[in-house]
Amino acid sequence: MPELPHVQVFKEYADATSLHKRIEDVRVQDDRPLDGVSIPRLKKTLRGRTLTSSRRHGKWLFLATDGDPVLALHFGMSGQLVHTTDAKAPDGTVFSLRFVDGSTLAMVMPRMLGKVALTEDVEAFLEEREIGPDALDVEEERFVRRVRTRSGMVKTALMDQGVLAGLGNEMVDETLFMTGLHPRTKVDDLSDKEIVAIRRAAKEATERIVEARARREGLPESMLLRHRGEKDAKCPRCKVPFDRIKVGGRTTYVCPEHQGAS
DNA sequence: ATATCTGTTCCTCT
DNA sequence: GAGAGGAACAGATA
Repeated sequence: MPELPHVQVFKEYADATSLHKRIEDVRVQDDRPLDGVSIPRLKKTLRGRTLTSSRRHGKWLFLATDGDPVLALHFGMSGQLVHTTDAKAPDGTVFSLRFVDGSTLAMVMPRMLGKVALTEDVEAFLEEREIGPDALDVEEERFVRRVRTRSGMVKTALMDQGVLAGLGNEMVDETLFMTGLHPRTKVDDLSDKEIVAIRRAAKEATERIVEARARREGLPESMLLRHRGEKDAKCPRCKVPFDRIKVGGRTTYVCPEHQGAS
């Protein structure tokens, strides 16, 4: 799941379940996602600390404690946070934090494609990794300017985390569906007005997804995402089957009726 | 057994 | 150099 809205849900989940709790024990079940941090250092950094705040930027979630380095999490293709009232960690857990109240927060990521890192400086971290401004936290004019740093297909530009952070395959399909634009449209062929509409659509889609707590069944019928993955998915607006094409190497849903031609 | 999948990075070709 | 496509990473699921 993890695109911007999902990570936003994880952030709110972490805040609700784990903020202001002292970490009694840290366990690392699988060290493959650890990026530039050893198991001992991760444990030393977190044990005895209290989670004080969280911040999302794009698809990254940063968890700060009352100690020094900040924990940086990327959920890859399959990651999520799971809080339990006992000490058991689910299958596919990367690491888990046991709090003094006996509850556990686990990063569960079966496919292990995400990242666990530490950083002293979140801004520097984002810069090093060439992560652009958060897609929802950037003002209109800059959003347009960022998209215009690319001249190829609009879907590729929007999925590029260096252009804008947070939009992935599904979010981009949803925003282009909402704005009636074909994913293969060249950025140079878009008006500023159309790019602004994409920004508004991304905000709206995110709100709906967060409201649904990232559950597909909780989404309005009118959204593409509600139908994505169904066998004979039809455009809820035009009632015609979606085209499934490849754009930027990713499966892309397009309504042949209202999303024009490329 | 084969194909697909919400992300990212690296490689090749144009 | 920029853009596009493919492969690889890993594991679950159809």
